[in-house]
Order: sequence, then structure tokens, then C-alpha cells
Amino acid sequence: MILNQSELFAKTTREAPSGEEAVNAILLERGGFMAKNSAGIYTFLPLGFRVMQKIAQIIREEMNAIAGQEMFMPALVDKRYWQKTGRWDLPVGFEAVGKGETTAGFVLGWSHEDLLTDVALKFLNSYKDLPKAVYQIQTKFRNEPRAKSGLLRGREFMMKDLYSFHTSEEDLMKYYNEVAKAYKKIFERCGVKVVYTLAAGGDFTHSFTHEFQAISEIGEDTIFLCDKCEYAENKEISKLTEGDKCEKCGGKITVQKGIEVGNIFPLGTRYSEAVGLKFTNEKGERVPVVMGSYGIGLSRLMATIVEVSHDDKGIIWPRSVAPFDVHVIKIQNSKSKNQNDNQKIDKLVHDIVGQLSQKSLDVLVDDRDASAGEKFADRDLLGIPVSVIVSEKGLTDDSVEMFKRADMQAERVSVGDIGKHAANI
RNA sequence: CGGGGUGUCGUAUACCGGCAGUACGCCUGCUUUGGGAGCAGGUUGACCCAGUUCGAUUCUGGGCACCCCGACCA
Repeated sequence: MILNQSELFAKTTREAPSGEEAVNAILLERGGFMAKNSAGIYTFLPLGFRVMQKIAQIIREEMNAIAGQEMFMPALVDKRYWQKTGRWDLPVGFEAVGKGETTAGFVLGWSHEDLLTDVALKFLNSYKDLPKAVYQIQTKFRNEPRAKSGLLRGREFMMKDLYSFHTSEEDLMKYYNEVAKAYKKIFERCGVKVVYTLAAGGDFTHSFTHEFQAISEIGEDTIFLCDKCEYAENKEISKLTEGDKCEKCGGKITVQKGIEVGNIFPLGTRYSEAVGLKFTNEKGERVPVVMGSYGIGLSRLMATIVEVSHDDKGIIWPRSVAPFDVHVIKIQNSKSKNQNDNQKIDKLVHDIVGQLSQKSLDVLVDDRDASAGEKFADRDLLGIPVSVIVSEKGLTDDSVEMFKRADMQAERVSVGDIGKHAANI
């Protein structure tokens, strides 16, 4: 995909939005990745939505690799499903009341165990039907008492939720560990280092669960982490203290702040028993299906990437989730004076874009009529991994500058070699 | 939900019980073009409701919104 920056729907802004303190909110809003509508509610603009789609694609690949099947469930979830599982009265949800109605018949889905377990009644009847795993990527709604920190805690946010169905606890735990591995891959591919943390299950389950915590000062969770073997526990369930000796390896326990970017829950039979989801086993007995559920907040993950990968100039996107692969910066002189040079620059840009698109790279071309300084400032803010600066400096020898956002290093390369360099981008 | 803070153009601020001003931004044009360039012109604002008052952006009360801390975090 090739896009001229002059045609982009959103623009960058010079100033930070009033009131915002969270780095992810400031940089994503300034860069035109998103626009704020209410506390914890954002519009994803074209650039931001591209990042979201990149993250979604990585998640899809890893979910599909562990036999997850993608589907899509409704956001409006009928009251009766929540009543069956006893979750209607929880304060988490936004109730949906039709105009002219006095009582709510629906809740905006904040998780989908209740509904999905009911759907599964129709299809999961025998041990031969198990195991199964389905997932969706969908907007979730939660009535957060305190939305905050940009995309880190929203009232409406994008989430991937995976659910698995099994014949036994053993089979569930086997899959649970597979999911854990897949999650690690996802976060790794997104450039986020996570710590696998033992935690509590909240309203989902009474058993232990695991969280994937990205270490960051802005994180809301406190975890105790061994500095040697990386064993970790969430403070909410931990009996550890800072300075303790790790029971696993003898290392030292440290205290860290973490952003919970993913979690996995062994649900057991809580929902299947509530809904009556049973299967017939090899002996002909009807027994409850054993379930697990597994979440990743895509929008929170996007914010986390910004939190852990930025500098004072802007975002530094990992290649895997960057909205574009290459940012071509065109710097031209006054049109009236150097018409000839400008035509040459245009031609160089055209050549470069052609070469890059042949390599299937997504290219954003800064063709705006703006000063060089402004373009550089925006380039740094947008944080596309590699930029190619085309200016009159390269007219004598058909060269351009290749700039890497991560280390801010630049080198001059010949236009003819762009294709070669693109392979290494 | 408890506590704290803030509400004046997009941002930062000023003034004032009597026509709301400045800077930057933004838009248009011309000149510029390797780190947010210059000139000229233009654009945009008192969170809402009630009360006091001849008159309220200003004073009083209520509400709402946003930010931060805590609780919550399924």
C-alpha cells in the first residue's frame, strides 16, 4: 500500500492534548493515530487502525496455529445468558435499554463465556466433538469506575478472547500451556517483553490464573519477580516480599510495576455446569465440559508498545506493528526557482516507491508542502521504522538517505540499491 | 465509589459585574525548504442549568465533563 501523507484523513499536532499525562495518549493523539471522544473511549484513525490490524493479524496467526477458529459474537448479549451464569448483577457491564423501554434486556458484552457456552450446547455433545477452541476479536465494553491512562484502561476497547472446551482437566491444562506459549510468541512479535505471572481469577474463576505482565512504571499491577529465573506472582495473591529468596532458584525477589496485556483462565466446569453444557464420554456418561478462556487486549497492547518503545521525539514502532514499513520524506526547493531539480526529486521518489512496493512494502510518502524541519519532526513522532529522505543533496549521484528510527542513524545509499536495502528493512 | 485538581479559541494564558485580549497553532496566498522558516490576510472561545443583578464569563448554588491518587480491575 502506498499513501501520500497529504491525503491522510488525520494530521499531526504540535501540542499535546490538554490534560493527558500518559505517554501513549499524548503520542498517539499527537500523531493522529487516534482521537479522544470520552474518557476511555477513542476513535482509531487510519494510522492507528493500521497498527491495530497489524496486531490483530499477529494474534490471528498464533491463534490459528493452536487450532483456534475465528468467529464473531454479538456485542448485545441478552440478559438470560447472564442470569444463567449468575453474572447479570455484576457491576461490570453497561446495560442496554431500548428507547421507550424501562428495563434493560441486554448488556453490552464485556466477556463471552455466558453466551458462547450456550451456543456450544448445540454442537458439543460427545467426547468425539472435543477438544475445540474458538476466538474472536471484538469490541468489549466495561463500566470502568475510573478509565485512565489513554488506551491502558478504557471503557470500550478491542479484545481478542479465546475459549476452549475439553473432556478433562488434564486436556485443558495441556491446551492452557499451549496458549501460554502462543501468547509469549505474540508479545515477542509485537516487541513487548512480558513476565508470566501467577495471579487470581477475579469474577471468572476461583482457581489460579496467569497474567502476561509488561514491566512498565505506568502499569497498575504490582508483581513480585525473581531477578534470576523470572518466576513472578501478582501482589494480589502473593505471599512474597521484596528481597525474599526465590523458592524456585534461590534468586532475589524484586518488586515491579506491570501492565497486564494478557491473561489466561482455567475455568473448569463453572460455566458448563451453570449452562448445562455436558458431553457423553466413552462410558456413555453425561459429564460437564471443561473450559478455559484466554484474553488479550489489543488496544491495551498497542498502548503498551508505545509506553515501552518511544523517546522524547515520538513513537518507535517495531517493524511488525508499524502502520507503514517505510516513510519516504520528500524535501524540495522552491518550485519557481528549481523546477528542474524538483522534477528530478519527484522522479527519484517515484523510482523508490516503485522499488519498495515491488517488495510488497507499505509506504507512506510525505509529499506535503511543509518545511524540512516539520517533516522530520513528524517523521520522528509517527515512528515508522525506516525512512528514506529524498532531497537535492542526492541529485548529483542519485543517492538518498536511509534513516532508522530506532537508533536515529542515517546512511547515504544509491537509489539503485534501495531494493536491496529494502530486503533488510 | 472516596479524595484532590481543572474547566476562557486547538494549546498556553490575560483581563473584567458593562463590546473577551494576546501568543503560538490552524486556514489562504506569496516567498521559503536538511530539524517545527518569513511576510500578509483570515479563522476559532467563556462546560451546562438555576439564583443574585439593570446587566454574570466574572458572585452564589447545583449539575456535568476531564485529569491525577486511592478503592475496584471480572
